[in-house]
Amino acid sequence: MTPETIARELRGELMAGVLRPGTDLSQVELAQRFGVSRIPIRDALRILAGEGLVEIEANRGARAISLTPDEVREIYDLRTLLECDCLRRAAAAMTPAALEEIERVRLKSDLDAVGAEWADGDWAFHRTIYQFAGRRRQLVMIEALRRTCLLFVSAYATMPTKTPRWLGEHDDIVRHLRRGETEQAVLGLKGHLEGAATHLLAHMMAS
Amino acid sequence: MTPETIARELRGELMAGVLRPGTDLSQVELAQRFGVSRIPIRDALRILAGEGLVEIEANRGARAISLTPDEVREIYDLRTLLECDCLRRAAAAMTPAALEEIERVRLKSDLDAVGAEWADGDWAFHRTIYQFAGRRRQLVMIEALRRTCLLFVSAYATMPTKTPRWLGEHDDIVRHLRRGETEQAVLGLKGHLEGAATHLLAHMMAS
DNA sequence: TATAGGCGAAGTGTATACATGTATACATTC
DNA sequence: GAATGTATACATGTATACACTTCGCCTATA
Repeated sequence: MTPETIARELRGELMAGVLRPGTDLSQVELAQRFGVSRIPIRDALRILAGEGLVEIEANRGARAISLTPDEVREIYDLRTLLECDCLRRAAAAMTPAALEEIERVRLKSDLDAVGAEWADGDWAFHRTIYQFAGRRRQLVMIEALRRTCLLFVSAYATMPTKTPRWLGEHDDIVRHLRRGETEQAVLGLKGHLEGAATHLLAHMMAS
Repeated sequence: MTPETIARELRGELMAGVLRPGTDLSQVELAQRFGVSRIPIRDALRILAGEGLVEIEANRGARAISLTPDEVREIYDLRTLLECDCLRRAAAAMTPAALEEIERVRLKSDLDAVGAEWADGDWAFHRTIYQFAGRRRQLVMIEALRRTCLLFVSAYATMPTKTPRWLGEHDDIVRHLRRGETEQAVLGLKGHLEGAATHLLAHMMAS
């Protein structure tokens, strides 16, 4: 039960919607639950705070973050900016072998698409493409932004019905990449992200 | 002596080049120096790790980060991406009052330009512009990237000679903003950042 | 009745003590 | 002589105990 293990566990619960946005994360409570003292819990909470999933206020404890619609809008704009740039760089470094791997991951994520693991497959697909850009920090930043959004996607909506359409959009991106139509692929990604943002914002407004 | 205070102090030393990249940050040593136990030191190190200024390895302690030229290149590309977007959004929201404030900060930063506070004035100018974009998270991300770079700017070079030229570039950006020539201003900023990247990379190679 | 002030409980923050892991130097073996 | 095993010193990780802050609740007073 290291702080990293605890952080991973809590991260999973935050992203699965078990711990809803705004929830107070009591040190004593978590310490009892994980069977450790409060010190490793504090470390775990600091790790999550560094990732932006948790807010720590001195003498007042930690709580799961809560976002306003404006912040969600900003995060999706940032993702669009960073992910489209990453896609362009990846497209410039594309090889037949790379395209093959991307297509393999796409098919696999297609199988994962049913059920709660939907988001994992989706991200596996995008990450596989982005990796070929060779931008480690950029990928870390994208991943952090994505996690923050996912917190709310999971909490507010499970998006089961949208799956088929999304997978079609994945297919479009791969097809454009294969043909070397970089800007077409970027447009596809932009629409993909915009659709997610619209969907999430609508759910936030409704609840 | 709260963890936040300690983190701020260490951040300052990291950015001033007192603590060189790669330096080991011993918990006991820092605890003695700040006159506290190791617990708040650990918290401070976690905060800095969250900001990307420090790397923590389990059971092996913390050290000031060290960047490769490739990483510096990536960071400047990210800054260009995020800052140019921020500038465009700010330009779209520009008002006479905003322009006046920007010009006031520019003149003030002109005075600060001599000496070690050069970087503070430079950032004050850019931040003043970016604020009008109303993008809090984006600004935080830019600030984090900028800090990471500054770590190496301070450590490897003090950039005293470049000051006059840089201030001229600031003036150019303001002038284009005033005339509503957004893309010209963006080009100015791009050149500004590219100049800094080139300068820093050259110094890294030389040392 | 409304409000200001002050207990008191609950939770976080920190210091001390102890447990655990890592590195260095030396001894041992092939 | 090189490589591996081992012991010791040192740094980090964690638990317990105590100090401090915060916030709710109660009481006294206008």
